[in-house]
Amino acid sequence: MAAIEEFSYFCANKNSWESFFPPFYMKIKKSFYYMTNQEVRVRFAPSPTGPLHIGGVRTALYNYLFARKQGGKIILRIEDTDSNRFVPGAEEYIVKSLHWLGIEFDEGVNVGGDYGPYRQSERRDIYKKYVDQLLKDDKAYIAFDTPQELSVKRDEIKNFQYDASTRGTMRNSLTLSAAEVQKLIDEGNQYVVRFKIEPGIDVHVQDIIRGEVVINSSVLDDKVLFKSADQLPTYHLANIVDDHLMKISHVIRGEEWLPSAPLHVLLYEAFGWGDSKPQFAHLPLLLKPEGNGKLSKRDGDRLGFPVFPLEWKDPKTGDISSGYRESDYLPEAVVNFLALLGWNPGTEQEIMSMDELIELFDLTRCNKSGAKFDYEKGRWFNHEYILKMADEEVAKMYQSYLIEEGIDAPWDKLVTIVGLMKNRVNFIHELVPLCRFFFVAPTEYDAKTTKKRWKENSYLHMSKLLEVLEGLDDFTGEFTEEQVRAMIEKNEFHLGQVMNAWRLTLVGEGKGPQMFDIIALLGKEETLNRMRRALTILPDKRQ
RNA sequence: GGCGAGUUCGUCUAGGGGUUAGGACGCUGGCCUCUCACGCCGGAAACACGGGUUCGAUUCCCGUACUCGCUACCA
Repeated sequence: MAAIEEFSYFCANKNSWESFFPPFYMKIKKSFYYMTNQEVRVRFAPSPTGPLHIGGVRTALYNYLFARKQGGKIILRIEDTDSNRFVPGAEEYIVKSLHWLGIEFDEGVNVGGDYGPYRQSERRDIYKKYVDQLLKDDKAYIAFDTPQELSVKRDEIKNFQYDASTRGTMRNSLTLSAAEVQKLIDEGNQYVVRFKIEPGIDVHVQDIIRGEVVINSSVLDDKVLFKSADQLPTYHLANIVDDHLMKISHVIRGEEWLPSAPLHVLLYEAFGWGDSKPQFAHLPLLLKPEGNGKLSKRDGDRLGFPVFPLEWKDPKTGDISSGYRESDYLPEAVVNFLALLGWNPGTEQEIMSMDELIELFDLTRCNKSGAKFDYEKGRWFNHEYILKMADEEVAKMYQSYLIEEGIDAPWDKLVTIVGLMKNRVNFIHELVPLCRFFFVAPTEYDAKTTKKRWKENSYLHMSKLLEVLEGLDDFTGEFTEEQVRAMIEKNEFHLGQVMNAWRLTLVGEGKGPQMFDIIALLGKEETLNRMRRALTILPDKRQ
């Protein structure tokens, strides 16, 4: 008998078996969390208070990767319960941004679905019903204290908190008679509904990323759940009701929500939904690249990189904030970069397509600590994606920049240029200045390069070279190179000296691809013109 | 102040009771080469601190420090 009790204790006590076979437990623990009878349904639930921050984008991405990996659904829900902070255009911005990044939703404000409406401002009646239920069950109460009164209270009493210890001294339905309450309401006084939190209870939150977090209910205040002024719930109520009604199985959100997770657990229990509450995963925050603190819009402005996916124009001030798209980032690169800020597949693979990310994604491999935003690495990712892209694809984007510059180039030439040059840029627009010499002859010659590469015998070299080239019809074949090399050998010229001086005449500086690639693209006429012109401008240094 | 979370190269991170602590970005030396890039081969660079537990701790525990988050009729 004693043995059986001991055994059942052993089984029930996590710590005992964890210490008994820790490695084994760790392996189990991971898959353990995903075990759920219900369909996987996650949501991304931003507030339309402005452009979607890059940290929010990452939250959306992780939700998306998790949903796809688990064969579940992802829902886009708009949490616009604060009418004061509503910003026109923000919702559209969010939808467009996520679409640009390839994050698509199965249900939501933009695509519909069976659990709508997906905009909280359109769900007033639903919330009202649940607020009333809480009131009826004595799990919540009505409070008349005005924001001004509360603020005075907070000034007077250090660490004032509206909770079990103070609610008896405030103006609410617990201290007022039913008749008085009704009278105040009838007279049109504004009120709020507060959640009646029982003190002294240890609330346990199981977090997929952080393990168990315990908070005592006494440190929680009686949160406002509903405001009579706009007949809307606050985040906490709306969030719990919607997650329940929309059958959300996993809540994946930023770490800033961790402190209120116990409150949410209590709310699920108050509604009697304790057994079907979702699993939580609180993601680490994205931090400033330098110094401390959360990444903000100002950091982007200060350090010169975007913190928003798309360009955003503030409807009030007209201020423009730059976006990744407008800064010439490829969405695949942004996704890849963001995915690795706080998560990694456990291998050394860093370049991953969306499909690979989905395949590899695992919430239990998310980090607990915040990640400083390493903008340089973002540039590198973009570079890698340019390299991965087909030349034709890059050429298309390059072409649109050229058209802006008034350069209309033959398609084949563009593709060839891209093939030659794309390995040296982080952004496609950088090809424009880098490759300008293919279209525009140099009007001046870089002083440093001239000094270094244009020597006493350069004039002679170029003259001889001109002779050879004049005798050739076409610069695209290997024959050209053979002839030039033969001439150099015959005259016992120094190959490097000839080539570098030649490059100066055609490019105007000391950079660029192989000379024979350049002349193949330039063509005979242009090549000879540039050389002849250079000979009239560059100094003849012969003694 | 209270509560919570976090802490491995400058940055993103792997790892985990015994390792030369691995990779990537950035920086840097070299090779390749007609230049510049790319590529390849190298280099510098890290377990916050103090106690425990242990034969042994960067890894486990406790404390301290620091950082972040929350502490609204914002989300």
